[in-house]
Amino acid sequence: MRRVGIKDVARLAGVSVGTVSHVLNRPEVVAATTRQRVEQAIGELGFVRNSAAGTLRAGRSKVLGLVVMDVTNPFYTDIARGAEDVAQVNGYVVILGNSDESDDKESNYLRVLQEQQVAGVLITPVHDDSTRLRQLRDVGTSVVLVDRPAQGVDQCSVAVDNVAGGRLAAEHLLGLGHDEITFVTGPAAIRQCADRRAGVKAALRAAGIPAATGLREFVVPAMNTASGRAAGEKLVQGKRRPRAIFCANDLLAVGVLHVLLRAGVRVPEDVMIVGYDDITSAESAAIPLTTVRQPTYQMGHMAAELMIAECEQPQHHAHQQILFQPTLVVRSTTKASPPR
Amino acid sequence: MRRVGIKDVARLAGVSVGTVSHVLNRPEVVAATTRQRVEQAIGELGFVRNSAAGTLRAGRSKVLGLVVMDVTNPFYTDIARGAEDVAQVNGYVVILGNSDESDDKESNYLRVLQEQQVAGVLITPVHDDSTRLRQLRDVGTSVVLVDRPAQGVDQCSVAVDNVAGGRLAAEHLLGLGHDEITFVTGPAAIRQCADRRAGVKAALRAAGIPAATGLREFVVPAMNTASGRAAGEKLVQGKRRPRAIFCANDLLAVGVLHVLLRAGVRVPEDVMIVGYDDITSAESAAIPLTTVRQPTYQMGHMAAELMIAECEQPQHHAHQQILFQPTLVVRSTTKASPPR
DNA sequence: CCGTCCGATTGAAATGATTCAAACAGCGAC
DNA sequence: GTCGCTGTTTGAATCATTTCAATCGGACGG
Repeated sequence: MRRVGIKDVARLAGVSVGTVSHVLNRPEVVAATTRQRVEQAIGELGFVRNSAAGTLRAGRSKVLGLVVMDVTNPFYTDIARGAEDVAQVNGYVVILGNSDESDDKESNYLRVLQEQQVAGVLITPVHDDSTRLRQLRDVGTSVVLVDRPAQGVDQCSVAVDNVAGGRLAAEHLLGLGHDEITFVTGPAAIRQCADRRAGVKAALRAAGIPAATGLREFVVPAMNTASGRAAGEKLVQGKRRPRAIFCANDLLAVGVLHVLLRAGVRVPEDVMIVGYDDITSAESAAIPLTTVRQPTYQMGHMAAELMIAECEQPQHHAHQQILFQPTLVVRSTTKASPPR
Repeated sequence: MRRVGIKDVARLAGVSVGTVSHVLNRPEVVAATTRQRVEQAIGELGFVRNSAAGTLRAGRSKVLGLVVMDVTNPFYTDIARGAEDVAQVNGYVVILGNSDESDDKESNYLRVLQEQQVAGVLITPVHDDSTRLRQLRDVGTSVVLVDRPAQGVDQCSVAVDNVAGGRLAAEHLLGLGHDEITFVTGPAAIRQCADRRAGVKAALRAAGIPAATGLREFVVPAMNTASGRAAGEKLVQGKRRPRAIFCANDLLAVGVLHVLLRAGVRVPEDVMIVGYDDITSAESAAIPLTTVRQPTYQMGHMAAELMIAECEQPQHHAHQQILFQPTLVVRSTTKASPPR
């Protein structure tokens, strides 16, 4: 029942604790025969190292913190998975935290992670400048921003170009002959919404259409299916029915789509719809949804890679601000569906 | 830049390190005035405790390990979220690991978690008896099985009754007048599939229908939408078209549904379909899917609660084997959809 | 044969919070 | 004035590993 420690291994193998430690950490410096003897002893006793002691001495653990808004959101789930995969092959382990868009929860997590002596933190911060986050970097913990472009050049970040994404969606609709786009979006305070909107305006400008006539906006309080339904009701009842709708995310789009179909509107013949995110249900929606896909897994992957590079090679590490490009996935809400 | 430790706080507050530690861990034993002085010093120096030291001394950290097959699967995502929420309010933190159904990855994770001196491990084991898992319990780490009923009474487990779930689905279809059910399922080696199948047979038996005529089975290699499509193709082409289909999970059901609709089959008028899991896209599928819902978040929640109870009150903790009951969610694939 | 050098091994210091027995201060009772 | 009690505070031992300077043993060159 008693924990077997490095000392027990040393005794059994007839060497000093220092040697056992060497076998564990720099096997190349210990003679092959002793190494074997030690490894045998480790196996016999079922020894597993106590990383707490190592962490205490080194001042940092092989743990990464990942703080996202909510893992339940597939966007973050994929990021988490990407980060975890990279961590795993590099011998790191990931502590996952949900901030639920609360500064308090976020701050609390950052404190706990600092207590844990994590090597680094991957985070989608709730707000751009967090005291706790700065403090964390001050004590030498690396931080990589996820889904947020870094302000300065003093840290790494991995984000997706939301302006380009909005532009992609708008250009697609404009290219199909529309000259007015109805943008169903969340509050402008949400950066993603604002950026995607900016993309739409850019596309309109490029097409020579003034925003005043080309952009109709419909702001909903939350970015979920229920809000989408509500928006759909209003749009159906409105006197001037839209022909081209771009929703700031797929959940909104699915909600809108349902209401329109139920009201007898034909999609895409009467109304075209473009979503954003390419969540799994986008493909299996009532009418497969045209949407903008973001390289989510890639983001988590890249973020963790940058982090680990920074941790392991701090001297020759240049901070990078990665900006991924989204892609348009054309399905049946913007073109005739295949004959049934 | 240098780490501020408990010593620095003690010096600034003019007390001993022991007192500072007391302020942190048992504030009630230290006089109010000294406590304030110490708290002030902590604030001024921005001190955060180094939990590695505590872990080293205590032999366990306030960290839980959570090992699931794949967080990307919404089933596990919800479990993770449930567990995380409970951990968070109890001052614990969760290390998340994906085993990808690989014994090696699982075993590797368990070793790393043991190295981290985790207080406990929540796990959906790939196989029922893992050496590493037993070893973990041998060294005194509590283990709670998730989505697996414990074999003995020597550990906690939280699972859902898959037999009941299968039965629920089958009874629903039988109650709608069918006397033959086509069960689209993964390999029988997957316990969930086998259990759900057993539920179907139980329902048939209860209805007095021999399994030989009442149960048609269709085994697919993987439990995803693509497999569902493949199954759908076969079913459509088959000479005797099924009238009632029960799919072992929603992804299969969505795949089958798409193919049927594309082939001009009317759902639910010609064919009824029941899925399993109630994934988010079930509701927004081409035709909202009737399915069996599992209390996933609840499972994670309960698992973490059991774990923490066991960790904090090991003396009066009785191991529990929780079996949650699934519920049937009736939507439009088994009854006439509302008029459009 | 002695000195030197090199690779292998050792032993002990260091890491930072916790905890517990012991010291201490203050106060009331006798 | 002393004893004892209570409520605070202290200081040192403890946890397991890492790391580095020191040591050891052997080989090789002079």
